[in-house]
Amino acid sequence: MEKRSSNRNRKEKSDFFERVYRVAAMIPFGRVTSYGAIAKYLGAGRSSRMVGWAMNNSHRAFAAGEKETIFIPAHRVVNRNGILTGKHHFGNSTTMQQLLENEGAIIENDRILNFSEIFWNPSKEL
DNA sequence: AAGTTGACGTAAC
DNA sequence: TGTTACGCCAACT
Repeated sequence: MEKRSSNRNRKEKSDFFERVYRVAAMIPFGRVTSYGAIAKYLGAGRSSRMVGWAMNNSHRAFAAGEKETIFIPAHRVVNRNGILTGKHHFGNSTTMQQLLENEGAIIENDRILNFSEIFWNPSKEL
């Protein structure tokens, strides 16, 4: 029995993060999803926070076994309200919004108006 | 080493 | 309908 919790046992990186990266990378162009949706797809349930954390580390994300960094379209991942909660992590607060608008999303006041239209559910469509 | 925080979400009040 | 509390697990201090 090995300790899989506590103390970063990054022996092979957490399965969670690994999956999060993959799912996030699968988000189609012009579509968006939520942290919860990804967490749910992973069977994480409520651990949607980890998804966000994974994104935070996505800048140095490595897939298990892969030696190349994966581009994580973090701008396509928003909270369940369709609000760009992580916009502040893109360096410039406008970057995330601009990227999404460039993909056809309609954003106003940091919120995706057509969120329900472009929402991409991994559990459903994957 | 232990406690706190964190790109969230759901339930309860 | 807005706010408060809690859970989840890893990273950070």
